[in-house]
Amino acid sequence: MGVSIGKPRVTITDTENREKSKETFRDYLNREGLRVTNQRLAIFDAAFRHPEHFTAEELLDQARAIDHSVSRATVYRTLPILTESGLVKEIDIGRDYKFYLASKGDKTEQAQVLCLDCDHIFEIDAPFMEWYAGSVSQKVGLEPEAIRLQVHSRCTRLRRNHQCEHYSARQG
Amino acid sequence: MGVSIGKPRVTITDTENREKSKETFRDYLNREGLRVTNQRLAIFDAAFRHPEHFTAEELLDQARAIDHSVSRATVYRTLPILTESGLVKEIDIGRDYKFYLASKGDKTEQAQVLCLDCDHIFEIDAPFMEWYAGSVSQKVGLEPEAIRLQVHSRCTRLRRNHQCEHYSARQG
DNA sequence: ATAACTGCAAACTGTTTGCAAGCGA
DNA sequence: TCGCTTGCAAACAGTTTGCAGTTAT
Repeated sequence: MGVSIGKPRVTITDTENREKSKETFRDYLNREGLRVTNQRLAIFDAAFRHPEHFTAEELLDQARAIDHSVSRATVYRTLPILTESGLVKEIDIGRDYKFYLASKGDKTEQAQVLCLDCDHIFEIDAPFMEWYAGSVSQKVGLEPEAIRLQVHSRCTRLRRNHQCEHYSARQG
Repeated sequence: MGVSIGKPRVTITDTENREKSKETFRDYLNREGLRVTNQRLAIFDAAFRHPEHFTAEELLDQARAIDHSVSRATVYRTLPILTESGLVKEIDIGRDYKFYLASKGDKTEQAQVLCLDCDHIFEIDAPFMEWYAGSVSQKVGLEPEAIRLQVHSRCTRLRRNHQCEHYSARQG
């Protein structure tokens, strides 16, 4: 897999993934009778160049850097297409805005660990979650369809050293 | 425990719980130098008379039935007091409004199973969750502080019979 | 050609806040 | 009395939507 937890590597597989995903995107648009527009492609590219989680507003900025004509409305109208095609994952961590993440072709369910100190979101493979959700659902006679496990945490390193790589990154 | 999963019973313990909790509320207000007002008490009562999850708007309605003078602003200003005192649990399931639930003195962590068909929220004891969150957090060197496990599910009964008790209840 | 798509700005929704009046300690 | 609390209405933030013009197919 192109990405390990400790040190996200930008390898050739990220570019490959982007190209393959763009093809998927085109196919999806055609299949749904939707048009392939410059704006949609710019938004797609912006999303897949983001190595981490991004907000709608950040996506707008990046997309505009690619195609100046992209508007906020189009970003908001395109995001559902991207999520429904499975290319982008929508992540709601209980803030008043949502986060998004370009899919890296993850097979397993993932949990989010949210650092309350540096605001970083870690995506963690959590294969066990699926089984657990099933067993918990069964208790009330339901069939699981989507799972969401989020752990809000504190960064011990940051508290001790008043610094950690993600915190520093955010502050610029 | 006063409540089991399959059939929530309204027993004497619910009333007892409310009275005990109201004392806790008064104590909390005093300790924090906050005033015991009619509006705050009405909002407290409204919350603890709700047997299930409720929204801020529903709480406002119920509180107004007790004290007509309660305003929306006061409800929104009182909810943080109730959650910070631990008497009411705030639940964010990714809708554009939050849910709240009067605490029944639950000790263990609870997961939510959300029925996408009838909109019902089941609270399920999930003692295992805590351990799991810890192990997942540790992977990235963080210390868990709060956990959130939500399973979005489909009601098999409803799909088969086009009916289930919670769905019927919602439709009135 | 024509229906899908776009940008703009206004609308929307749940929640928060500034202010002057009210009221608990 | 004092200042915490209140109701009101306006503000707020992220997102959605109506519309008239644009563009992919």
